[in-house]
Amino acid sequence: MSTKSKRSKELTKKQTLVMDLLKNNKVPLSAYDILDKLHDFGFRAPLQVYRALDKLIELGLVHRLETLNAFVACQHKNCESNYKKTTMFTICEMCGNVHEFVNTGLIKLVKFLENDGKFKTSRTVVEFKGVCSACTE
Amino acid sequence: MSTKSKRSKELTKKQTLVMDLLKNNKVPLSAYDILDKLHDFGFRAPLQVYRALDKLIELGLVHRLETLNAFVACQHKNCESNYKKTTMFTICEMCGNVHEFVNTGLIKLVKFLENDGKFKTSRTVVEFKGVCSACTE
DNA sequence: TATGCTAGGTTATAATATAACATTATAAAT
DNA sequence: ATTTATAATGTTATATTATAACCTAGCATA
Repeated sequence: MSTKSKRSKELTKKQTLVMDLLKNNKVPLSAYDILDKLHDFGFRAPLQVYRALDKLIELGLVHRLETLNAFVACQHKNCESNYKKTTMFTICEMCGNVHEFVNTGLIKLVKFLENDGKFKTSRTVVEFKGVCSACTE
Repeated sequence: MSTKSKRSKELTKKQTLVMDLLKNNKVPLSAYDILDKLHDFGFRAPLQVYRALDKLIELGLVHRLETLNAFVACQHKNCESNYKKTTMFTICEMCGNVHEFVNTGLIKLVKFLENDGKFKTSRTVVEFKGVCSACTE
């Protein structure tokens, strides 16, 4: 048990480097953006980045934006909760900023589909592309 | 006017080939799947496929599934309507089948964000990954 | 010590998508 | 009929994103 809890709480050096980089960036970064920025910290190959990202995503600390092939730090405390599976994003196509939010309607819809025996959802991908309020003015 | 309506109704040969292929496939096809299958019909380079797909997507006849990097024929009459921008998908990770549907809650959410001045959505991407009822049994 | 598990290193390659530039087809306008 | 504008096509090369395969090291515990 000490092992497990240790593993789930403590990130490795490489994982921490990627996490900190994403936390310090408001806009999403691609895996290759990360590779470039962390080259001097020992990242030499894409796989090193993808492996760190896989772990961070599994922990709910990072989300992948499918429409951008890019990654952002979770904007909640953590998405360790079930929200990990039902979080939503607005993505501004002008400034690149991303806002993460939760919507109860989505959660209900997922539950409805499952209770109805129609579909058992393991992960939702919800991304709204458009223009944010700052860029509209 | 005859031009415009003609252009929006009549597909070119290449566009028709791609459209028919997608209509005859229940599961999504990648651009390179399409390239392979249509090689003998004159498709020699990826760009030829992507150009046909771009047009079909613009017309609302085809949708791109972001989590699969693949394409499916629209399952409505056509998504020429606004649904083109707010359609949703379940994607079975066992059998690969895809189901397209519309949800008024999503449409309301998009309108709410816009009326509230928060975000002007031009396109939504909503994909539920999981297991369909047929594969659960 | 042996075993198993997670992480890390490295090279090569697969899979997806676009840039750039030249040519052709089509329909509308003159 | 000729010009013009637009959309479509052809072709080569290249950019971007992601994974396979194989090997090594650290670390916890049976």
